[in-house]
Amino acid sequence: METTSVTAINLSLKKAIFNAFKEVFDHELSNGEIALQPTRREFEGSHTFVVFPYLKITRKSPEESGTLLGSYLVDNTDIIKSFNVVKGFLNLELEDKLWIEVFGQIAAQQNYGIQEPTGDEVMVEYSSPNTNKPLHLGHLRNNFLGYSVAKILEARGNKVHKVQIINDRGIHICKSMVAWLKYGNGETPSSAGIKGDKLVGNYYVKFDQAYKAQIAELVQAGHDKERAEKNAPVLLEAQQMLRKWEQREPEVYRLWETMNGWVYNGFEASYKAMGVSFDKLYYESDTFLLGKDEVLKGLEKGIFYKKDDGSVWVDLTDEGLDQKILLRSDGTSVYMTQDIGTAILRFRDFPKVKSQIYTVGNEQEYHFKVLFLILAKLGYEWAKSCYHLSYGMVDLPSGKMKSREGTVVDADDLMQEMVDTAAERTKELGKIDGFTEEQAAALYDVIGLGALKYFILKVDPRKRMLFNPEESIDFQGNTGPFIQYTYARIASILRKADQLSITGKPYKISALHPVEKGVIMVLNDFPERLKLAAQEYAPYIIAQYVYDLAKEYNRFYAEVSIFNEENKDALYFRVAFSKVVARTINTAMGLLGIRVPERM
RNA sequence: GGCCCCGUAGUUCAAUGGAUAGAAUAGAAGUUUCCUAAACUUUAGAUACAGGUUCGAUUCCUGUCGGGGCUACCA
Repeated sequence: METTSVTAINLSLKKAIFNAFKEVFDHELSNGEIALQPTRREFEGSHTFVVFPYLKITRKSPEESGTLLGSYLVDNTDIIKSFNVVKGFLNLELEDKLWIEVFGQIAAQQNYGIQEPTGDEVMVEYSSPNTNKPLHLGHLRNNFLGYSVAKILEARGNKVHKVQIINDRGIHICKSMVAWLKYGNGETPSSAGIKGDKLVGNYYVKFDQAYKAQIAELVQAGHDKERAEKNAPVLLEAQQMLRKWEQREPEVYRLWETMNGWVYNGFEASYKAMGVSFDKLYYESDTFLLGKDEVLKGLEKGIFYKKDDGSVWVDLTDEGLDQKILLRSDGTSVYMTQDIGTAILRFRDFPKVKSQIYTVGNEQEYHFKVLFLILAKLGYEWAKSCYHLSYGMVDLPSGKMKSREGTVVDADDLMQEMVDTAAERTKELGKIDGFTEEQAAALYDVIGLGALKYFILKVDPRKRMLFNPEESIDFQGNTGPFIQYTYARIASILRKADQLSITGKPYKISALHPVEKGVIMVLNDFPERLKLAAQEYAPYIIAQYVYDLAKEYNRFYAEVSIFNEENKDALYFRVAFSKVVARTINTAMGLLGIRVPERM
């Protein structure tokens, strides 16, 4: 159940301000005209009302207007203890009993901030790699982002279908197949002792090398470069293999299945390490024919048109875009054709899905704009609700990752490196006394991946971000391990409290410590931030929240000492308080796909 | 050429049109008889440039300069 306490307070405050305007200035404000914001730390109070926009109504100075409103609120409501006015900012301080009530409500909720199912269904697509190369740093951003967005939407009460489209057909896999037949000598992942995706990726590179060498030869023999690029023998072989594949020639088809199988096994291991999962997989080889049918139907209806050479196009110049090809002159399908088929198939599979979210890099913004327009032209109502969750590239200090220059950061290697670093740091700090080997290994995993996930998710997805592999990711400051550490610290307090048989009873507090209030104000913000994050499909809003909470709590921890404190009320309160913070950190980190350890 | 995104402390990131632009990290100075020092406290440091809109602009508009992306019968 979603908490209503914070919303309830906001509502009654707004209502009180509405009444104040009516009584003091004889003016009825319209709905939505009253906006409250959190008071900045350096001022007294928790809620701030900005009076500048209303000066035309009050016809008094900002200070005078604020003071009149503040006095009315204190005198005529029982929720506001005091107020202060700084320039045009009216800061309101709530009654302590309100905070205590809010705290009690939060404490009573198992999953603070998480909403009951609404019955809505959404689909989130992420990952969707090509099957010719292993996963790299960019895919990590994609997977972490997609998985987290799915969790956030789930927390908002949606039933979420996590899916991906696997680009299993096309010229790229044929290239790897050609190279494997030429140079492979029957090598398999187990015989070579490497992951299947890595093995297939190696042959893709070998193909490229052979291709380049042949082009160079042809150019030296006097051909012009363009023709050499089109007529290099290995390329022709790959193209022939694609045709054979489309005709389902058994030998080619079997090799295709085998090599794709290797890749899938490799990917599966990577996904497991990442901690992400999917509910349903779509394969391009299953959807491209449906896409082709739909394009031909659209052609019949006159939505698309055919050029003299037989290729099929859509004209989007009226929408301010270009013309876009949908079927090649030889009748084969392109990327767009497949995506049309996939989208339609998905809505057939899940008719209750309201909206489909595509987690794909921002270099494909144009592609998705076109895709959604085409789907709308084909008459699909749901096209309007499709959303491209676009994210920026991950740059290296040297610039963009380029496979040609060998600057690609491999996903598996990076994750392993993070776990190794976590192990090193933990051992240095001497924190694993009493751990079994398995427990220690599990802890390194949680910390290393937590650091990596948080590092990536704390950045606004729309922006490109920089990753410097040289400086290994920090474990201090605004990082995943800092938040995990806070959780482990709380868990330690609760163990101690358990020993001393101290249970949490939050209602005995008559006045709140300023630091405690700071933590409660952050706690209170959770439902609002979660709502915002769901709207913007932005995990970084949750990341900011949970960091704020951990930071406030650590300050609290440093300032307040309790276990040698005589005051039993404070003791009870501290324990109850810690439980609530722990629960919230757990929930928020879960939304980011990050686990929290009981000890570290 | 056309379209789109981005320029914030040395560095990596924040800031529904609101107060003195926040954090972290790197730098300087401190804090362990105590429930976890992977912590806490103090300190110095930034909105690319020029206009405009208004009570108020990092945010909205225009232009300049810088960085990136898209604009394939590739996927």
